[in-house]
Parts: sequence; structure tokens; C-alpha cells
Amino acid sequence: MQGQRCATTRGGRAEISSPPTIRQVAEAAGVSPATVSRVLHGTRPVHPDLRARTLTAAQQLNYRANRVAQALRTRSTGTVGMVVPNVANPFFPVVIQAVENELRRHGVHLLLCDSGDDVREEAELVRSLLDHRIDGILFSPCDRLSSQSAVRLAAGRVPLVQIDRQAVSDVAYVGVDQEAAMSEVIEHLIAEGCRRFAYVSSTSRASTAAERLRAYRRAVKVVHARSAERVYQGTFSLDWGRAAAQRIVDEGDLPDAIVCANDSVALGVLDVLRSKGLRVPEEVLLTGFDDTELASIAWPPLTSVRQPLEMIGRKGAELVLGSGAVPGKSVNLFKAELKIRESSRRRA
Amino acid sequence: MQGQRCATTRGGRAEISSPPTIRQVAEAAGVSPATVSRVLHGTRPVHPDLRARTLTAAQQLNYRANRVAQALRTRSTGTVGMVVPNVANPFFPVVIQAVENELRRHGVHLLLCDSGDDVREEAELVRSLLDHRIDGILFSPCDRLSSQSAVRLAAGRVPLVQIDRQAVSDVAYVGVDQEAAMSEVIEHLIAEGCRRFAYVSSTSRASTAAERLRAYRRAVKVVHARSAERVYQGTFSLDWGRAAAQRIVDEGDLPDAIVCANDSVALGVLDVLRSKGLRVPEEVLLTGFDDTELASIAWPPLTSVRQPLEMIGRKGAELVLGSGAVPGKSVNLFKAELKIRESSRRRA
DNA sequence: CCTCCCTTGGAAATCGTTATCCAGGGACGT
DNA sequence: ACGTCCCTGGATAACGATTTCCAAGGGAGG
Repeated sequence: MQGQRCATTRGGRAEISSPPTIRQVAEAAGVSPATVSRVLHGTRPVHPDLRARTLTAAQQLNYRANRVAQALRTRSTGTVGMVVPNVANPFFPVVIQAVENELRRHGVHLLLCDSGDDVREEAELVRSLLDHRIDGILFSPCDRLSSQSAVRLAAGRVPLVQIDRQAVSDVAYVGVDQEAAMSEVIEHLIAEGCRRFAYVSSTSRASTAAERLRAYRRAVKVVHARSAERVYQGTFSLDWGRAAAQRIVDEGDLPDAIVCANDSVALGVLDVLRSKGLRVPEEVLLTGFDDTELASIAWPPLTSVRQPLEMIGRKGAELVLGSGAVPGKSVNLFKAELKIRESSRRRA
Repeated sequence: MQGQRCATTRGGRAEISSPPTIRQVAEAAGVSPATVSRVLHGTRPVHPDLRARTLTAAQQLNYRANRVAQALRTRSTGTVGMVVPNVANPFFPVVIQAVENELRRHGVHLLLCDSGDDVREEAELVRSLLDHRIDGILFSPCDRLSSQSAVRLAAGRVPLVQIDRQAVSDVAYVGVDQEAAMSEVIEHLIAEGCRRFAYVSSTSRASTAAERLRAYRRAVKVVHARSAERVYQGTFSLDWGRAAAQRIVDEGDLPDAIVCANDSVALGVLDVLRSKGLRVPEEVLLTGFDDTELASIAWPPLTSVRQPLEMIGRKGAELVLGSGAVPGKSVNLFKAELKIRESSRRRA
């Protein structure tokens, strides 16, 4: 685990060769380390001759500054941390990619951590990131309540942006307006003639899940009070979708539409409906959420909600870098887009 | 971007409050910093009294060592870098997750980078990671030829493991035997009665793509020489799958089976076939690769190749940490598993 | 021509740790 | 009783950069 390597030398003996330090560059150029630093950063004017000499020396030695030493001195590591509940959730990779791109434009790296949807692990990760003296944190808290202390702890030390999910209301946040999106889904279904609904979701304690559920309840109550209570909670997986659909069918009371909090769940539901000979959308309408690749490729194509993931990631990165300004009240809500496809179009 | 924060003080004036240093702990405990370090690391025995005092002092001040300073002194950052061509490719998140888990068990962090399948960017990322003095690199080189120099550069400085894709043969590698997997696909299709094939792949210069193509050619040549040349190369996307299928259909010479290098591509193909009224598997058999969630949920379910992603990630992390030992020849090839589903089962 | 200021280079302090080195004291053997 | 060795604690020197601070030199203005 040493940052050194053995280079072959003519003596026939191997010799340790570390990357050159600023001091070696200085000696090679016949100047002081301070001058080298100034030349390389343009911090202060340097005589053209010395400047040229250090520049060629640096180039010849292939000098690159040790960022660890730099970080210790300047108190800035050029790294921001990101904590997400589950990298394998197709939602996040796209956001991560956008974050990384934006950060890279500023020469900043991303330290990625997966909390595995575990609050304890999450807290440990945050502390560890702080130990590493990262310059900021992008945080997607897995639990809107239990994650609060971790968010506060970190936000007190470095610029922090909550991304997608929010645990603390007076810390910067960027995400989409879940309630508006879910309301739009229900309104669409009502317009298609649906009155009786069921909602398949997860037991996730994420803020987004809570918001979607709230919006579902509020929206369906208007047309059919009892539907507001018809909620099935498991995990965000195909299998749970299958299990939930099984229960819905077994109950012998098929709703007009099954609303899902996630595409995977919706496709699990679809799978079971199909195997039971229940046709979508002829006998029951179906909607997903997130508009992953799954949605457009399903048969029938699945109505879903597309979130502007790239924008979320980019904005999150911008905020965490821009820092300082208005740390309290920066909340960026984007609008999601309802993608209506066959699975929710009444044909009859 | 400062690691400091303002804490409220009774003076009514804000005051800088940095996390406590080892020196402050030492003062609070009435010992020297060296002793604190020794107590905290158990490097050398310390008198029980002093030991107890420093321990309580550390606890009271909530002391956590500054990893940047530690890294500078010990030349080990407790961080390994990972460079992948595209985080949004569903293949990688699972691997990343496994890597992260394994690293975490050793208290090591992951610095994730997305090269965007660009060799220049990739090289820049690697140099930047080295500047950060990461303890090792997990590298999925995007180009089996042009990425070689970057791999060599990095491997000369830190433990490096190529993951999934290989550019340099005498640097550690962990992945699956692509040729065996693709051969198995073709053999299965031949057993189902197929003789004439088409291959839809990407122009990717990744080693894996090359290996799959080679295996395809070798295997189909046995039953129908001309099929070996029937290769369509684009990108790993739904849209390219659609475009390729369109061309195959337009050519008016439908093969017995369409073999795809990727699930997304296969589903694009499937989409167009369906819209043309061509039924799978009745009129043409279809296979994918990677066995993503897409494969099992498609209609008909898609035959695909499942790679042991968790094992790859775990083994990669183990290797990069274990380092040192046999740096040259550690090649870990796992076996993929052919998942046969409806899309490639001859029913007639 | 002198003085003052401003420019520029280098020496040295600093960031927060860990590791080396040294000194003092107790134990043990002779 | 004395010498030697070990054991432990602290002072101190790195690690590799940046950034004061200081001094010398040159230019401008009186």
C-alpha cells in the first residue's frame, strides 16, 4: 500500500523512486520551493527567467503536486463525498454521472458511498467522510427521520446538499416535486375513468416515498375514500410487485387502476396480472414511477414519471461547490414529466 | 470550501471552531501527542493511567484523527480509486456495490470515476487519482488498445486490478470468460436447430466486446460460414437495437437467431420485431447478454448470460487490497451462467 | 542624490499526524 | 551495590505542499 515503486536502475539493484517533490523541482531549477509554487499557481509574479527555468524543470521531472500535502496545507481536498442508499437502484447512476461531470468541470473528485439503506452505516459513512476532510457532501438520506442527525452533523462542518431525498428542511435540497408528480398520475387515471385504486409501494422511510404516498392518498380520496387506505408496502423489487399483485388478485376486488411507486414494482405486478390472464389496460390500468429503461420496453409500455435526473445531479453539484451563499433556504424543486403509455390508456 | 465552521459563542461574535487536533487531546489529557497516537493505535504499550486519561479526553473532545494528515505521514490514504466507462450501464452499479462492501470491511473508501468511454478522459482521471495518492486502482479500461498506457502508468505506481475489461495481459485481472459464455449461447441456439445467425453488437473497443465477437464468429462458422460476417455494430442502446433490427428486416433475409451482445440492444431488436409482426421465438430466436432486470421482465422473457457481478467486485477489491503478492500473473476468470428463457426456445 | 516604497526571491513556519530518538527510571543479574 | 538493559514517555523531525515574513534591490519622486 505504499505510493512508491521500484524502478530498474543501471546498478543492477532496484531502487526506490517516489514521484518528484516540489523541492526536487526547485533544486533542478535552482530556485526555492516557494518560487516553484508561485510559478505553478500564478499566485505572485515571478521573474520570466526563473519562471521559465522552473517550468522546464517541472516538465522534465514530470512533476505533479501531491494533493494530500496540498490538502493538509490548504484545507481543501478537491473531493466531495456522496452518500446514496443504493447504487444499484437505476435512479442513482444517472444522477451520479451528472454529478461527476459537473464536479470534474471544476477539477473536483467524487467519493462515492453506498449506505445500503442502513441508517447506522450511513452515519458512520458521513463521519468517515468528514475525517477525510471532503469539501462537501451530497447526501441522499435513507430515512427522513433517523437520518436527520447525520445530516445536521455533516451540514455543520461542510457544505451539504440533500439530493433526491430530504431529511432536514433548512438544509439545501434538490429534487423533484413528488407530490405534484403523483397527483398528476392520479388525475390522469381519473380522467381515464378510474375511480377505485390500489397503491403498491415500499416500506422505505425515504422522504420521497412518504411524499408520493401522501399525494396518492390526497388525490384518490376525492373520488373514492376507501382507495386511500388500499396501500401495499414491501420493497422496491420485482418480487414484491409480484407478491402484492397476488394479494390484490386474491382479495377478489380488482381496482380500476394499480398505482406503483416504482417501475420495478409495476413490472412485477404486470407479470402476475399477465399470468392470471388479466389484461392491461383493458381490465386494469397500471402506472410506474421513475421512467427507467424498463418502462418503455415493457409490454404493454408502462406509463411512468420521468424525473430530470441529469438536472438534479448537475444542480446538486453546483450547489455543493457554490456553497457559502444562502446555506439555509436553497431548495430546488424540479418538475417531473408524466409519460403516458399504453398501460394507462383506456381503450374501451 | 473550508473545513471549518462558525459556531455560536457567548460573545455574540461568531468564532471559528475546527475539529479538535491530537495536540488538543494531548493537552486535555496532560500527555504528549505521541502518547495519544500510541494509545489510539496500540502501537506501543502505555501506562494504564495515561491510557485512561487520553481515552476519556479523546472521547470528551469527540476526537477523530485527520485522515489527510495521517495520509501525508503514513503514505496511505485509505482510499482506492475505481475507473469505469459508464456508471449508468447497469452492469457496473452491482459491481461497484460489491467492491464498496468489501473495501468497507477493511475501512477503505472508494473514489469513483466515470471515464465516459473516452480514452483521453480516462488517462486524465488516472493521473488525477495518482495525485490523490490513492492506495490502489480498480480499472475497467474502455479501450483494449489505447488504454494500455494508462494501465501501465498506474500499475507502476500502485496496486492495480483490471476489472471486467482487460487491456494489459500481465497486470492483475478479474472478469468472466466471455468466449466460453458466448460459445455456450451459440451452442444452445444450434441445439435448438438454428443455423443462420446475425450478431448485433456495439463498436465498443472494450476487450469484452472483442472477445464476445470472436467467440460468436468461431462458433457460428462451424454451421454456416456466412453468418460469421453478419455483424451489426452500433452502440449499447435500445435505439441501436431498433435500428439494427430494422436493417436486418429490410435486408429481407431473416436469420434463424439474432444474437445480441447486450440486453438493451436485444430489447430494442425485440421491439422492432414485434412491431413488424415477427414473433419471437416462433419466427426468430433472440438472445441478450448480462441478464439485467430487463431480461427477465421482457415479453417473451429474454435468454441472457448472467455474470457473477458480486463475485467479480468482491474479488477485485480483495486483490487490490491484498496487493503485493504475485502482481504479475493473477488472472481471475469466473464462469458465466446461461439463463435460457422463452426467447430462445424453439416450440415448433 | 537621498529616501521611501514597492517588487520579488528565499527562509521558515505551518497544516496534523506518526515515527525516530533520547533520556530517565526501575528491574535484574552479578 | 553497581552496571546494564529494557521499558516507557516526551521532544522532535519528518511527510510535501503553501504562505507568511523578511530582506535586498530597483525605481520613482522630492
